Amino acid sequence: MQKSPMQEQYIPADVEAEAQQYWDTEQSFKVVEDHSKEKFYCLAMFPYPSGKLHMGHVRNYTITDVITRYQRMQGKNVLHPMGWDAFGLPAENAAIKHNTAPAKWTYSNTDHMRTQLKQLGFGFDWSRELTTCKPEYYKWEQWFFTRLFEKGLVYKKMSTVNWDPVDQTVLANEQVIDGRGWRSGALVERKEIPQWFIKITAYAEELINDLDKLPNWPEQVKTMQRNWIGKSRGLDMRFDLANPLGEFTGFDIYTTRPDTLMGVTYVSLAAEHPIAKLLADTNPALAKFIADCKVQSVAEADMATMEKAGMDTGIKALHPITGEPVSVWVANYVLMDYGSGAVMAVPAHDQRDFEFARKYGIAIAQVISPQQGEEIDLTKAAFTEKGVLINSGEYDGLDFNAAFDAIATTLEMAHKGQVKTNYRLRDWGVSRQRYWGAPIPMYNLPEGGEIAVPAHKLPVLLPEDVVMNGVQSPIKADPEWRKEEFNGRAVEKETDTFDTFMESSWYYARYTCPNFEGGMLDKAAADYWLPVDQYVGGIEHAILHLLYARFFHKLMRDEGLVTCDEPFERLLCQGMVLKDGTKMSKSKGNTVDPEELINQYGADTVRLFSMFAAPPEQSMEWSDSGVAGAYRFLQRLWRAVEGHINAGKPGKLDTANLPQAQKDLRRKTHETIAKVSDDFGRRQTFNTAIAATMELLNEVSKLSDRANPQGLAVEREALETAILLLAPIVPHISQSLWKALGHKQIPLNESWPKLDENALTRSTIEVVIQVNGKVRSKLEAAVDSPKEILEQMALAQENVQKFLEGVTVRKIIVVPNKLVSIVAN
RNA sequence: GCCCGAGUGGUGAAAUCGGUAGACACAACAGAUUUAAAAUCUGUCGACCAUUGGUCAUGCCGGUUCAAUUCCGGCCUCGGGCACCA
Repeated sequence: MQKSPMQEQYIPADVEAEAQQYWDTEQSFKVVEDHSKEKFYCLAMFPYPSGKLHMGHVRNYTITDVITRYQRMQGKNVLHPMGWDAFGLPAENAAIKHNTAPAKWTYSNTDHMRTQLKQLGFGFDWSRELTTCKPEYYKWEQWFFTRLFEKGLVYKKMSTVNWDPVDQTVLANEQVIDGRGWRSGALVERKEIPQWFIKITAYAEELINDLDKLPNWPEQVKTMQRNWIGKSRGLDMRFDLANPLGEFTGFDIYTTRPDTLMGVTYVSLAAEHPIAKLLADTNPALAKFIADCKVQSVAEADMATMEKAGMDTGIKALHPITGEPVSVWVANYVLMDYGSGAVMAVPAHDQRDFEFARKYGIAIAQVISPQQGEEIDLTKAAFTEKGVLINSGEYDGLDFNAAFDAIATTLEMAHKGQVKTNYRLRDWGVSRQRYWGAPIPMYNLPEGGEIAVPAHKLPVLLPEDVVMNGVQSPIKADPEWRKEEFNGRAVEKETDTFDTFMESSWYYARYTCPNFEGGMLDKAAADYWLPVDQYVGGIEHAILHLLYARFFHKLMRDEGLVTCDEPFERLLCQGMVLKDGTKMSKSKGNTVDPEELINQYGADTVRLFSMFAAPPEQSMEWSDSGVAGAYRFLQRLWRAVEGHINAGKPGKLDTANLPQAQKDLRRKTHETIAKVSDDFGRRQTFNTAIAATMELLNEVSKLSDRANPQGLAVEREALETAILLLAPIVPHISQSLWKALGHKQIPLNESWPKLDENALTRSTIEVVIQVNGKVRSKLEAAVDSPKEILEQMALAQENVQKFLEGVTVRKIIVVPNKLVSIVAN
């Protein structure tokens, strides 16, 4: 008796260890530039090394691994790298909690998580692994920052932070809970400190325009970025003070609604506005109000939802057209960091101004009436739509555009205003007062001012062996660290570190040449691999990370480091992983540990379930029984192949002379190739690809005929197809089964199954018959039957006739090969 | 508050360009197998009425259309982001 060439039982641990060892020994995923092949760069957002992998990681990297292996089977030279976004706040917290150093904690986490990633069978090129907290990485980030400084794209200015007055420390928004510091419980204050900024606003126009060069990005992400950048056309205008105040004769405001200018009944200044500060010197009540304004977080969501409050300063500003005096208020909702820190207020036509005016009894003056002359009720809400001007003197009767132009012209002639394109986008503040980040490479000079650290002094090293006291950064606490000599005189190193978005803004480029010592990027490698062909990550990064990375890419381009305009050709934003309807998180205690699942079912089952449960962009509901179901499917697949092998040798496939059932199975096989190829390549809906392959296997058990060599040949074609189609998703079991079927190569190195168009042909097709929009019958018709024939066949159906009794057929719509819709009454 | 999404059986979902709502699974139930259980295999499975068949049903209200889960308008609920979490 011939011995079965494969294990009778599916034992994932054995299958997976063998496959992983093979890939490791063969270095299956190590790639180099090869101009003879089409390249494909597939990238997952790199993880923050928080300790161990969570299901969100598993989902993310399974998606990129599936795409990687699929593209590889398309014959491409595929780069799929992995690394660690290693700087960040959690390391400092963990260091305090566990009485260790952030570096030590971080490296131990990356070691553990690397092992986990390997257990999941992800095909990463580990020779390119990078860790952002290592000097050989952040050195080039520091160098690049000094280049930007020299180009005038970096500047220092006062900016607002959350200040914990008890701990005497700056807090992240996340560390402010209900307006209080998370450790001290003290009421958080806004405080202005000098910080470094990069001029992202200088690239606002390009960042908005180039979104049109990204057809393979989700519309939703592009819309969010467009709105975030917030291009608007408006008017900058000057309000003079009725009586000059010290050095101030007036202030500037910006508005996108100059058509409402004649309805201005007051103006508001930010609490930090210099005029407000000056007035506070002689007005104790105002000083108190301003102090109260400062006790709150800087987060925009908090600003927008808090109770609006204001105080009349008593001084007047002059309306730029009428010269009439209007009250100047200080209001808590006007932020100094946005625009000029002053806004004009039109209560009749702006809802926030309306509410403010009602609260403080300020006049509400209607100057816009609806286009069609409808009634509006200004006692209930502001009328914020555009319309026709009234009560606006010479501008009465003008519509928005005409009024905009007329008022702009008046102000321009009077030198009191001008048309301006504005962006909501603000410059990128990169200073952090924390320890665990890349030191900002600047020297503070004793006489004031700063210079960039020269290239030969880079990197500015962050000491790793430190003790965290929970309050001050170790490099700020150490009076020695900052001491430095430059050109024979004493200077002080900057003790602030970079925002961690800096590291994640260019790592994708460094992966092309992670060990290059001659510069930030090796141009040849970067030009070969970039742009990233497929980027995959969480939707929560839709704005900040993706915008900063796009910005950085353009900065690198203008430095001559890269050639293309955009870093990410195609973007896929995966949804969250939920359990019991809410996000999986430690605090909710509903996490599922991938490691336990791997031990129980193996990596292939975990990968299969996370791809099958939902399409990638959608949030995915975790289900333990669903995982068990995925495992059962793999067992069925294993048994099907085993049974097939034991049934004997298949003959040579003679496609022309097959019985109907075998023709049907072949058609299903090739329909599945078409469907899965489309799902992997174009639609990226891996769940439906899996469902289609399951259908194929169901058909195999229904239709296959193991009694003769032709039947076995058709079955073999179906099974081999299924194995190759599943290989990107469940690579370990596929590799074992492929080997068992006698193949020398592993599926990864095989070509993707080829579609046989001839196998798809069918003679009849089901056509649906509707009467007045409801399905009344179905019939089998010859493929491509002419309309007249289909009409006749439809009308002849018994159940159709029943519904046509006593009514007249008015119209018949025929969709060839699909349906006949009869309208009758 | 502002910007962007999502809502379909008991559950996860499918329906790709406006053309059969519920593919593929999970759970449940029934049967086969088994001394028994597990495993496996087979069948049923949106609700309601009924004999073939019918009525209702894709968060809610309305519209366009022969035809709407799909397009348009208005709501409701949930989620993501809001610049120092990453």
